[in-house]
Amino acid sequence: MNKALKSEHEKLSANHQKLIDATIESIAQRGLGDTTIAHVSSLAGVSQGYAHFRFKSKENLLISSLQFLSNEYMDSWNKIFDDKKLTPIDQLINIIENDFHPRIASRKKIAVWFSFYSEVKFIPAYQSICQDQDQIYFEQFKKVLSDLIKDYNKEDLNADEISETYLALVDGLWQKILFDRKNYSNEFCKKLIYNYFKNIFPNLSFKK
Amino acid sequence: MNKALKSEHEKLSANHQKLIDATIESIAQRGLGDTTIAHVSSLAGVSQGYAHFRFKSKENLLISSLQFLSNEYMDSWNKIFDDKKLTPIDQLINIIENDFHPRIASRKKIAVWFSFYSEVKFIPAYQSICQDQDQIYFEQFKKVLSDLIKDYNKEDLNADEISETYLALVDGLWQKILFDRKNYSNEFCKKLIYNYFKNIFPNLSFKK
Amino acid sequence: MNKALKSEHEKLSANHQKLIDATIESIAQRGLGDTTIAHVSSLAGVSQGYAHFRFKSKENLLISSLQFLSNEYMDSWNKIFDDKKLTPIDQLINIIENDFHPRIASRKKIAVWFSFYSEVKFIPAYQSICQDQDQIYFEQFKKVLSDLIKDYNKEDLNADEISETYLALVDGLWQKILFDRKNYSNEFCKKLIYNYFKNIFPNLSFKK
Amino acid sequence: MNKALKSEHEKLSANHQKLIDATIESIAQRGLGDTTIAHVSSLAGVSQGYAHFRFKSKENLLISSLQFLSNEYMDSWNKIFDDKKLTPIDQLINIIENDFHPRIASRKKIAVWFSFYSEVKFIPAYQSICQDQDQIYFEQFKKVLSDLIKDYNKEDLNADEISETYLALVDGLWQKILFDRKNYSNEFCKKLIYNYFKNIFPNLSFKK
DNA sequence: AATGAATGAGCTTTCATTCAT
DNA sequence: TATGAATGAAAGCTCATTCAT
Repeated sequence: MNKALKSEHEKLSANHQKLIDATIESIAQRGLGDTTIAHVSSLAGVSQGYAHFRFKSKENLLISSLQFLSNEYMDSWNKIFDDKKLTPIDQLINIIENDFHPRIASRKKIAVWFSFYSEVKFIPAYQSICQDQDQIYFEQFKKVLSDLIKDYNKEDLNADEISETYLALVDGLWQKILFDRKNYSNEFCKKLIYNYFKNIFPNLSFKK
Repeated sequence: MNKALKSEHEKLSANHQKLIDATIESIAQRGLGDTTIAHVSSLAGVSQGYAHFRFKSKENLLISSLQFLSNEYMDSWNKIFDDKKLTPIDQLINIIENDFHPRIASRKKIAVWFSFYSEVKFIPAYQSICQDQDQIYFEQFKKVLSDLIKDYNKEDLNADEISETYLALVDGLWQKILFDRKNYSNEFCKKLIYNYFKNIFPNLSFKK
Repeated sequence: MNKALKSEHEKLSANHQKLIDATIESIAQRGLGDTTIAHVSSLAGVSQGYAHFRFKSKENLLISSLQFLSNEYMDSWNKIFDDKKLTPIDQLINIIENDFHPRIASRKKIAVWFSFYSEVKFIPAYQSICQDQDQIYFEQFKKVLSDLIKDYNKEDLNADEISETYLALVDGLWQKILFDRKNYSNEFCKKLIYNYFKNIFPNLSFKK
Repeated sequence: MNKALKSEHEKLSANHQKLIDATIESIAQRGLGDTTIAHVSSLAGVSQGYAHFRFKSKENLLISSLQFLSNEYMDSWNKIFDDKKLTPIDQLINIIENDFHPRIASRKKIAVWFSFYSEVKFIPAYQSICQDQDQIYFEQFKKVLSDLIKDYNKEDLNADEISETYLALVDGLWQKILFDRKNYSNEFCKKLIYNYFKNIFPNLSFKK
């Protein structure tokens, strides 16, 4: 790829990304119901026609925004397992830290996730984008937990159920962050999660 | 009130409730964004003009529907505390049973709750219905938990944090029910919740 | 139907018909390409939204206009055969007179017919509306012609082929009327048609 | 013109013709209304920008395409009169054979002609291409017919009216081909035309 | 009390056209 | 010569709302 082509491509990607960022921004600012192509385009600094030209339809722009968040999350998740030498306990800590990292669990981004949860018509789109990934996260989380259970001789614990509980808890806490109730800082969420695991593994230290 | 007037009033109320039921049905079927007065009226079997005449505006119909759901939940919640002789442990059990009772935690109603949740930040009326109530539930739940902690001499437990965790967990599990992932029957959800509390109160029996 | 309801219905039909008339008018005035809902609504004196409310889509409004013309033609055609005592020659004359009657073969209405001929996407719609009718016209015309052939002992003539020729000729002449070339008055068209039949039935008098 | 320039010019012409062919293809496939520069360019295998660069405007591309069809027909027509020794009867036969030759009277090209026909009234450029040519064909056809009438001593026949009838009949039959009604093969059309002339000139042989 | 025809503001979408490269 | 990203005007369409009945 020569320089001119590369710069061309970067410009292309830039506007594509600008529109996705603007969509996320708009959903967070005014909700899905009042998010219009006109507003998104204006936020992105491109013409309304261009947004359509680029994404074919409003629905596709929304779905692309979900896809972006999904990819972003997947990347951050995979990074955790890049380091093969991590102990199960450190893996667990890294997962929790990642799930409530401001880049992942910002109100802006959570707003988009919940927009997809809130409109039944998006459920098929959500499933086609996230279902397989969600299954992978579940399996990998269960693996971490199983290792931890083995390491600490707590074989009476059910890795499956604890994993389900953790994943549900993350979603529930994200929702509290979105609603912006008192105390629901990301730090507070992590504290609740750590407390949950401290109860399960009383002898474990979750010091980072 | 004479008989004629009463029957008149009942008819009035009947149409009122028909429209609210139809609104909930519509939101569950097609989402908030695609819920139109035309569709709701048609589901309710009344004219579009009448829906307006009765609720003044679409927003007011939506608010009334949310209020209805909120009242329904509140009624079921309050019933738990009607019996003054219940022990804290039975109160906790009743809360959990109620939160995952099919009448409360049906996919239809969960879909509607999530629809409103996602707009809560932008519509003050939703905020006062959802969040103010949430605060009340939080306080009452914390009271139950505090009693439990005291009864079982577990004063090192933090009622505040456990309450937050419980409420987050309920929302997280409701979402799993909505998205219909494997295993997420209401019974399975309750099992996860009970496991959570068994870990916190190891000596406690959660037999109903 | 009481008076109020009837007047209501007439008003309804009136606007429906106004829009169809306006569509025909617009196609004749500016062609299919420049016929917009905005212009049609304005011609009809109703709002743009109403045109959509009434006809669901632009395409459906266009198709409804074709349907109207098709019905109108069918009615005029059927009237010819109401009188059971007509001789074949009078039936033939009546068919020709009808096909070039100003109410049927006006440039305004021909413009609509040709709009449907001109857009391949309308061919399915045309066929579903007109195909069966066209077959009926063909059969009935052939019957008239067969009677005529029998009456005048011209059994060597092929009723089938003459009927096809007649129907093609009508369409071809309608097109000439539409293009408004010199001499193509409806009277001139009829003269050409009569000449065609005089050649086939030299001893026949086509005096009305 | 040197070799390089010539090849350059051929490439230029090639793209020019590709776009015209694609335009005709597109109109036949989806109609004039749904023919877009984007689709035409894509069919032609060139960029959208290039189509504009080459034809300045969409209207000009359409006009050029109509002009191409018109020239093609004119060329085929003129070839008939190249041979100065043809008898009038052979000229007539050649005209008929040409008008229903598959290269001229294919459904694809008929569809395109009808698309332009329907807009002829509104676009002066179409008018000058279609209607002015039509006048020439009419005059030349009348000349052939007049010669035929003279040769066969049928001076009571009206060359003018027969010519008009023939031209109308061709258009009417083309339309039947377009709509693909039963029996309307090009051969069947020719048979109907020949029958028409056999009736007018009973002693004539139309053997090719 | 209840209807439903009619409105119009505002949305999504389309597409010929432009222009920097 | 040829590209394709980007524009913006104008189209089709939706829908809460109004209002005469």
